[in-house]
Amino acid sequence: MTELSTMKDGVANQAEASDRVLQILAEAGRLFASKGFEGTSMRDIALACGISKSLLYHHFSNKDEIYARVAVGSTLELYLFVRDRIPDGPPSQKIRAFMVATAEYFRRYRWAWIASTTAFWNDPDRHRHKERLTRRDRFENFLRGLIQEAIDAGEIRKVDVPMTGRLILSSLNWMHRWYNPNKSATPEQIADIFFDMIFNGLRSGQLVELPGAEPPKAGRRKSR
Amino acid sequence: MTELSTMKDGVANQAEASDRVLQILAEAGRLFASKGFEGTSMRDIALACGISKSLLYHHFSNKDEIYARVAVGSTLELYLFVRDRIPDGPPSQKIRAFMVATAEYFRRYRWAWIASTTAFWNDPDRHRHKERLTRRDRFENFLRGLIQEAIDAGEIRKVDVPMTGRLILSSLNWMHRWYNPNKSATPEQIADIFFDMIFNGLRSGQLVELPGAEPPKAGRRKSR
DNA sequence: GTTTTCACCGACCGATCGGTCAAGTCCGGC
DNA sequence: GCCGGACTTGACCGATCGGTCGGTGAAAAC
Repeated sequence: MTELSTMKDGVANQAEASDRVLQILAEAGRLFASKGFEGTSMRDIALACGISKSLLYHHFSNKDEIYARVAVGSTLELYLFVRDRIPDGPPSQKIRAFMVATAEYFRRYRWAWIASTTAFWNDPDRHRHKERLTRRDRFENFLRGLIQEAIDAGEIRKVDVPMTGRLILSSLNWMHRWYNPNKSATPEQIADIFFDMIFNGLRSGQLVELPGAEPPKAGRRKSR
Repeated sequence: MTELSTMKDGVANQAEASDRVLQILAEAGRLFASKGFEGTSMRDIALACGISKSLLYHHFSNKDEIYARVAVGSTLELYLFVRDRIPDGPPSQKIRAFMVATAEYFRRYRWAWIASTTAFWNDPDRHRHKERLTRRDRFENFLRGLIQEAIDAGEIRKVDVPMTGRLILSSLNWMHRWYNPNKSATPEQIADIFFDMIFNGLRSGQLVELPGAEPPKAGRRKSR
């Protein structure tokens, strides 16, 4: 039972699914993440689950559907997941919360996340590809809104908003390529460090308030 | 001829190769980049080149060798390429030059770069995988050296060096997922913007020198 | 003029791919 | 006792995979 609940942890939003389906989604996610969609055969998935290949087709109509269930679980609700974790307060703190929440999502649904961001960055399925872009844009626009908010409040300087969003998302999205769950910090802690670096900058020196600008209370300046 | 020289641009360090080999490497790079290694068949490559599949095996011993030639051309010399473009001067400017040079490399060998970073992040070929990690480490350690230099010179504050390196590389490595060569800035310009954001920070306010620290002349503070 | 070399091709191979299907097992309700 | 439905299987399918093989035609070497 502990094993099943562990597996459940890796699969997002599959509440109504049976244990077997959850097991398939978990194993498929791991395989898609490490070997890619094309590099993973239905036989691989069946073998990893200790079941026959036919059984996969009893629970899913085809390989694409397995991938879709894995990927949908990891990206469909990312926006909602993050949005609900943004507290009231200074805009810069909202940006930090955005980064930490995204990192938490990554930690919780790591394999599904990797599977969905690695495979199919040019999806041959046009409808699915378009839907993916829509979700990505909604997520990215949400972040841009927070950045604009912080600029309007005078907490951050007048930077290029889309480019700033890309920098922040890059720091989070690339994490799966080097993150090692057995070492170092949690994804949330890493996101926090990155926020500090990006917000306060690397440059040595001491910040003084600009006349007319609101005093930025947010963000910590810590040495490591 | 112009067509051949254009193709040559996308393939690094294949000086001694024939035009046909260069064409195969260029087309294979594009295909590997957009569909992945497993998702690209030898028939796909042959079709894209307008030749028979047999001819691929006349010029290369197998599929792996084509991939290796594509990937090696893109990563083997990255370290040397970047190292030779680091000027003498303030350490922070070296970091900036590092970022701009990496971006230039990305622009010049875009498809090969994407192919080599997308496919095989868990390479089944153990020797090749180890070699790749070695090259990556050498590149990353080079950057860490520059960061440490900047800290010792008092140009940047006492941040966590490996984590700072990861932030910088993340901003560059994720670029291929959103960069559009037809729009906006060049990769070098983007790298320059990212350096400004990371070095100076997003936070509004004015920097004053810390007593005892060398005055950081490097890095520009610009609004966009 | 003959032979060697080399870029190139169509036909073919065994293995594996995603996917199907008829048949069996298990199990609670009657 | 048995019946219906959920779960599970091994045998099998056509298509495609990476890779091989014998051969062609033209230019280079002799």
